[in-house]
Amino acid sequence: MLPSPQAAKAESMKLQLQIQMNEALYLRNPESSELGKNILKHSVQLIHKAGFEAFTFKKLAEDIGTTEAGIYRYFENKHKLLVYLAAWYWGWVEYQISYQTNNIEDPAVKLKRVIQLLASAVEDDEETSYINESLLHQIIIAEGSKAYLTKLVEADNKQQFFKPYKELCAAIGNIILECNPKYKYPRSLASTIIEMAHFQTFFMHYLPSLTDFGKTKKQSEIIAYLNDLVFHSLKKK
Amino acid sequence: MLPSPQAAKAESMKLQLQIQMNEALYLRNPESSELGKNILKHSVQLIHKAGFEAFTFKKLAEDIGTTEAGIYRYFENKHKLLVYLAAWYWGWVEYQISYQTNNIEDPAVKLKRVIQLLASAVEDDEETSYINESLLHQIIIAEGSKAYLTKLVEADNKQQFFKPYKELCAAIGNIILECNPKYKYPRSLASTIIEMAHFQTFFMHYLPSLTDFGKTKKQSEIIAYLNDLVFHSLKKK
DNA sequence: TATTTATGATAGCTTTACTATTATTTTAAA
DNA sequence: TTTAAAATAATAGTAAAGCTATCATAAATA
Repeated sequence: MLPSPQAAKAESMKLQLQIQMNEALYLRNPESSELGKNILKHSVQLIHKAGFEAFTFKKLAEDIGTTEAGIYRYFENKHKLLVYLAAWYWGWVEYQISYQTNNIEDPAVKLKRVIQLLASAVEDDEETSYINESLLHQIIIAEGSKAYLTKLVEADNKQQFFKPYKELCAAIGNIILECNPKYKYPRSLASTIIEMAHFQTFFMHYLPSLTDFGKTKKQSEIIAYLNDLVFHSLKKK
Repeated sequence: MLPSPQAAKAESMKLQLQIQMNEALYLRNPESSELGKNILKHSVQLIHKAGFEAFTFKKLAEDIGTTEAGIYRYFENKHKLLVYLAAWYWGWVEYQISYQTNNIEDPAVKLKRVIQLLASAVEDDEETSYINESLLHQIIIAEGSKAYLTKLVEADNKQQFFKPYKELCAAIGNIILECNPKYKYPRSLASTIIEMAHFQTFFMHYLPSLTDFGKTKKQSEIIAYLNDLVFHSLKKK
């Protein structure tokens, strides 16, 4: 049995991905009922559409066709819901990485794959789950840092809410060390890759003069930049 | 006459730094009155203490000893105030950089100075202004990205609210090009340095396992990491 | 069939985010 | 110095956000 992200079979032979979630993130497990799944599904859509600041449980309830109080039975507040979605995302990304780099021997090729995964627009896995991964990816780019950039970081961190992010970071850090065991900053480089894959994407779209990709607006350029950055650092003398 | 950040003499021979602010950021210029200056001063303190989410104009008014309506005469809402503070900060940083790298010939030394400035805890300039630069620096680390991570980015960007950030980024990009005129990603590397100087600091304090500095928690290590990252990228073959 | 459990419907309360009105004070022009 | 203009304080009020509580009903389970 694998820890955290694990794949399990669902009815009708569909491969259903199950991300193991921290129970302290919710009041009632949203994956355990239709309403819960609807909360996840519609919150992704609504946050994507309205932005996290304008997103409210009332609007979400209207979208779903339930009541505000109904949502509150699942999540304490919208911050917890965002942290839940972020944790789900990090878990999902780590699964994608371990899955997609499974057979790759060369750690440098592995790391390139990781960079590509992080900086690429995700296609929705359609049948995989009630969560639209493509929208979620975009949400995390624009709203993800708000999950930890609060006065609650320390408390949330004590409750392990950011464990999936840390595990992802550790996993990437290990690939980095495989590339160059003497490299001194594997974790920081990993978090830099992750954050910059997202921020450079955001900047390219909305504040292009903070990047060098404003003209073409191609994600392939962000990937090229990150590869350049990372492999110059890891090059052995 | 220099554009944007300029130094001007104040009464009693004190050197008073004047950051040129975008007029669309405020309703009434906060630098033009005592109340306005108090709004800036106390908002920095209150955001630092309570965090941006819990920060309200009502609490700010109580702190200052004025009324909520009084604050609204200066700023449309707390988002605009945050953008104002961020713009002030970027302007101030650009001034610091141009001032502190003024006599340096070697662009590599210049760039090192820039990295040091961005990743260092700022000491408050005390007499310089009603804004506590040290607190503001900490605010920007924790809240700064919220200035642009909103559904308003495009509108705000059209109104040039992020010009100081862009100018800073361009200035650092130019130093990068002085180091290596063939480097392909000067802007993106500049925004990476800026963001990572802040994020790695935040992570080191609150989510240390996302970094390699958790044990010592020394900013000098962040500086060393960023130097390593940047100069490996800029090294000429 | 009885009973637990989840949901829906409704109400209500506090805080946030904001606007408007009038009185009063300060500043600056005549 | 008077007078008018501008800024501030005091107060009130509204709509929405953020949350809790209650009770009836429907669905799942024992």
